[in-house]
Amino acid sequence: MGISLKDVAQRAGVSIKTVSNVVNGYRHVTPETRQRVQRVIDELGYRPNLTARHLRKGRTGMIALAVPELGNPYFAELADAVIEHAAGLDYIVLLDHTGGRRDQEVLFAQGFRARVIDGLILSPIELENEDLLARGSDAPLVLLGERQYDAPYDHIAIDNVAAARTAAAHLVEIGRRRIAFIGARHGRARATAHQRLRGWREVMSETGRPAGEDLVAATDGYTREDGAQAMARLLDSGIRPDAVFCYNDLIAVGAMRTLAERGLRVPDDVALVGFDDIEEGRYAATTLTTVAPHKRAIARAATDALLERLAGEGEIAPRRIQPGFALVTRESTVGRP
Amino acid sequence: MGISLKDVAQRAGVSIKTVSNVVNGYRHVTPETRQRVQRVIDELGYRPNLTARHLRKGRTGMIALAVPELGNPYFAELADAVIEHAAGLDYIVLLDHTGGRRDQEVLFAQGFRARVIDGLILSPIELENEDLLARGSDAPLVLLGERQYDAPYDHIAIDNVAAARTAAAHLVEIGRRRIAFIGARHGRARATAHQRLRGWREVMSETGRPAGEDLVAATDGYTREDGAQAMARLLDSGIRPDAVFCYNDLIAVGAMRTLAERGLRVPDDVALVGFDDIEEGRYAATTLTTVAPHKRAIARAATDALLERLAGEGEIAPRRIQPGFALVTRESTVGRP
DNA sequence: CCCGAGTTGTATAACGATGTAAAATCTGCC
DNA sequence: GGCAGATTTTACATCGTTATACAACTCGGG
Repeated sequence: MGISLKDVAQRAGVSIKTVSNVVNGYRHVTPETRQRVQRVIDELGYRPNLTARHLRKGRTGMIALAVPELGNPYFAELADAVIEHAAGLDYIVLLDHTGGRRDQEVLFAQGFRARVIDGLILSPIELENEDLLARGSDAPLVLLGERQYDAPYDHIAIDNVAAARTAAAHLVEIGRRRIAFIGARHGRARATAHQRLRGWREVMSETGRPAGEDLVAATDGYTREDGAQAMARLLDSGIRPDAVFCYNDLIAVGAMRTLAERGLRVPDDVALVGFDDIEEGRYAATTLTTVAPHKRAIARAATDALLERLAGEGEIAPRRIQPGFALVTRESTVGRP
Repeated sequence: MGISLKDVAQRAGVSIKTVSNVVNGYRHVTPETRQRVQRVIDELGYRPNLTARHLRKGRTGMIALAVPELGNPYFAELADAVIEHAAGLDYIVLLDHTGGRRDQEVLFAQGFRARVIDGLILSPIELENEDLLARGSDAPLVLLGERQYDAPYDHIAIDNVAAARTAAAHLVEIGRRRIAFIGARHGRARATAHQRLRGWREVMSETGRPAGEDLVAATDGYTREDGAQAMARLLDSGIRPDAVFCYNDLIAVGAMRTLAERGLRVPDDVALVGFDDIEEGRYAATTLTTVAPHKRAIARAATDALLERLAGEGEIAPRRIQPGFALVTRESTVGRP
């Protein structure tokens, strides 16, 4: 098939290893030898066979990034950032999606593709702590996102309670009183949404706002459709919130759509805050106020943490890294200037 | 590191090759031998080392999909579909983005990662015909998307002229007279946008609508931002179209945003048609009429064409495959029911 | 002129799998 | 029992690379 070290070696009249040395920039090679070999390399257009290199080295130079959905712009944008950053460090990123289903997440954590990748960045939704503890694979794993686990793995996530508090506080600040929450998750104490819900609850109670269960809408997933349906249910049940804090921007977009259908104005009748700062929110007919996690910082932290573990011989204690976030106020809360 | 055939062979008291035979389902193995080996495999949790297998076989079992931007939902959704379909055929998909820059596209076409992947599905934007003809790599290549080339590669694309005609005809049908086009591309006869522009021109002239250059807005890229700016330029130049056909949904979303800012109503003042049928358009405050290419069919056709070439010994003549499309009418042209 | 230290280059053995060809074993039948 | 013919199993080479260990060469100093 391709041109191998052997071909180059033969043509240049040196041993295979010498060519390898030139390719790898090994020090002890005479300038003339190096030049001669290099010329042949260029002539033949030699390119190292990564498969063979990886077999020999026991590393593949690939890491996987498994997110719930690529269709969710937040993850697409995050993936972009990870790919970019990893490429700069000579790592290839294999992108995968779990559909947010536990069985898929377990599969990845267990080491699906273990022999193809050196390590994994996983953004779980349904994964349980026990799944992590029962992990068979010993490939480095970095967890991404809001869920909390008691397992010895690096974990990158912004402070979700604080972020949710910021969002809720903003709604209080602009004078809203009946503030709903969309995107809760039934019966999962560790679930992603839990912390954002907690931040909301704290602010509600601190500022004397109602925080009853009737103001909390659970969803199956985190899509626009889920948001639209939840908003509709909320309104149908007779609750008339004057603001909604949504688990993420997609849900907020869905909620906004339902409000438009019902003839309710944003923010005049109902103010909206989302989470993620996806580009879509910046171009909605009513632009979306949102909590913006520092995606680039998250991507960098996750990649660096993983590669550090790949490189590091000694054991490193599992770390918890909290990148920053910022509240971006737009029309869905403060109206058009 | 891991468990190899050798370990299993030793433990089971057979040769390495026999274990390999069991793993690969080779026929001539005694049921008892097979069972004994299988038990040891399960016991030790053996999993084949794909890197080694690939080295030996000369194939990696991976294909790459290179799209302009993962942040563009159309490509994210398409990628989802390709990954899904390829997984069913035991192929792993490596996702990449070119940024729509010619140098990047050339890099991929030339065989960047050639030794890592068996074949490539490329969705080019700026790539020129000469780049393809000068291609060094001999790895199978399938082209995706609207650009047309005279090069011997499979090409998957819907009939863009026909699709554009459908969209334009729809705007005519609802009685619009000054129909603008946003998303043209300066000075590139082969450019992606060219065919959609042509379809628009044809319908305009056939129905006696103006089709002057003042109604055509060029953009640098295909983002929401590009759409917003182009719409603003159009309005600022004194043109007051009563409809706009946008190169894609993202541009349409941007245009819609500008219209909202200027206090113009959709579709009453200006009707809008996009292209791609991204989910975002279904949840905009005013839902977006759009041309919906059959993404799943495209993904399947591209993957199948590539894998067929990978499997096929004999030469196959380059094919041009045209998946279907459909016009989806929503509020941005027909208003709310 | 020889010796040790340092530099440069090579032969060979892995990495973990599969393909080939030959060896070992099992049939059935005379 | 022995032999042809089929079946089952094995030993060994191989894919393209890097690591190891050693051979060859250079150089300065005694």
